Amino acid sequence: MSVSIPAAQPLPPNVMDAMCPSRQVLEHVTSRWGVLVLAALLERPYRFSELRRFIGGVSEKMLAQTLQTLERDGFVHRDAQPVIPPRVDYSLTALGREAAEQVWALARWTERHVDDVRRAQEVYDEARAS
Amino acid sequence: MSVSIPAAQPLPPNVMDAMCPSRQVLEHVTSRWGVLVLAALLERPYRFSELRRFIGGVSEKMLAQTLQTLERDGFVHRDAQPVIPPRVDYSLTALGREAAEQVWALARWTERHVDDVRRAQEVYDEARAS
DNA sequence: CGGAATCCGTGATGATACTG
DNA sequence: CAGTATCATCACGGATTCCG
Repeated sequence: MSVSIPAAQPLPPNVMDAMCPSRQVLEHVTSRWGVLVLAALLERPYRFSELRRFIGGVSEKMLAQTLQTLERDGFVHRDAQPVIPPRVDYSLTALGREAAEQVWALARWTERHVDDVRRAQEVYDEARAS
Repeated sequence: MSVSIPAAQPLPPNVMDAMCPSRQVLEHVTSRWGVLVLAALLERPYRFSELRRFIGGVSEKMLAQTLQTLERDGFVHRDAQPVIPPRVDYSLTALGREAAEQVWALARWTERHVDDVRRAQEVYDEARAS
């Protein structure tokens, strides 16, 4: 005799994701590797392995996944040349360039103020070293 | 006889985190709830539960955690009044306001272009529905 | 070279219950 | 009201292997 289990509705983990599609896009461009990919491509087009070396510390899987997401969103153009060995170039679309500039502006802002933040953190931490 | 295993160095999960402190700050302000908290506080100060209702879908734990992180970074000011029942108001610092404006600019950009992205995604998905 | 597929650990996230 | 503590989960990210 099996017990009838109501099976909690899988549904979206939280409501915002469904309500706010721009949230996903925001998470794509501000994702761990998304920021760095966009920043790199803002400079010039890159090949896959070139990008991997440039960014440093990213696994093949995550780089491929990040690039696919950004390509699907229409931010990155993928140019796969049918040669051997394979050669694939990635570059920004017009839309991607706009996004990259926004993200890059935010990234530069944080870089400029990282010292302010560090000091604030020290004050905060010391105040509760009680 | 046990085999001597070199034991892969635990070390930092990836190099960028250690190399680039601004990455952490960037992740704080662009985190799932960080963006929404900063956006809300850009409008006006909020109390805890008020903020929770306004944002919607955020657990107490995550909201508290997000606010603490942002406070530690010097973006958010926490004003706890010693009354009963407790009343705590959150507002932006000068630094936080700058950060919030940057983040909000990025958020607005994605909102404006979310339709472009949606169309790009449809094209992408259809092209490989092979 | 540029991936795709698989397995797997763990840290982030959320639900619940409790506290001052 | 404004949290903290505890526990369960699950998606993110890494390592490895295989393919065209």
